[in-house]
Amino acid sequence: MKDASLWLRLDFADGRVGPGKIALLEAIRREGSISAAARSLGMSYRRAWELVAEVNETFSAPVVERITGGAGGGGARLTRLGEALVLGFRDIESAASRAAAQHLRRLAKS
Amino acid sequence: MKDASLWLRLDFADGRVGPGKIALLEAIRREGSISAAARSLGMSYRRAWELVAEVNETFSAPVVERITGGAGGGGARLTRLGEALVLGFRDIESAASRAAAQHLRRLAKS
DNA sequence: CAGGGTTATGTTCAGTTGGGAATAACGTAG
DNA sequence: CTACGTTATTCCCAACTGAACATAACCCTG
Repeated sequence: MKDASLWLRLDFADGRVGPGKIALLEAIRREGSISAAARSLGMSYRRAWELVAEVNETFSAPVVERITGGAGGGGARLTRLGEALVLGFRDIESAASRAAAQHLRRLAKS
Repeated sequence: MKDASLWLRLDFADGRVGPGKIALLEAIRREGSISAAARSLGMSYRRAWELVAEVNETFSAPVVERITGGAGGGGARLTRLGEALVLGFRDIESAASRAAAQHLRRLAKS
């Protein structure tokens, strides 16, 4: 048995957020639009749009702000809450991995 | 936004183990057979059997030992590795939750 | 040597999931 | 007022998932 990695998800009352949605949010922040983010991740625009809709409905305030029409056709960007969510998730992820590391190593020796 | 809970899964080279399979292993340990464990969890025997097969193939040694035929028709029980896997997972889970607790509270205030 | 409860598998079916394509709406730049 | 790239949404379809049902195979007990 090789080494194991940790995969985690946050369960809120109205939805769940895991590495997939977080990666999408990061891609949106980086690319400036849902469609560019989807392309960047090799994901269909439809799928990306659905994920954004889900994560937006998970919280009382929107996580991704969308702009329709305009200069480049529009775009999307993270709200303050969206930034906090991404940072918080990555923090939790690394804290959990650090806390689990020794257990994982011990388990990996079995 | 209410409080959030942590959900985690261990990714090994040849398979993944999350709360579902761990709960099944615990039920098998408690009930003494795959079918009784499945009933106890309201799961189909077919499904439980598949999960056991998966988790067994995830490691080089079996996690669940099966006995076909015999007194009560047979049964199943955890191997030493199975016990270690259950204990290890629960340890990792609580360590991760503990490590993430403050981050979760901070995020929950957003 | 038949009974019984379990392991071990196959088959079928409904529901879900995600992809792909198509189309409308949008609004600023030119 | 046209062009453009994006958001927003619908429809159809393939793949996957798990449930439900149906049998073998197994082997100790009585």
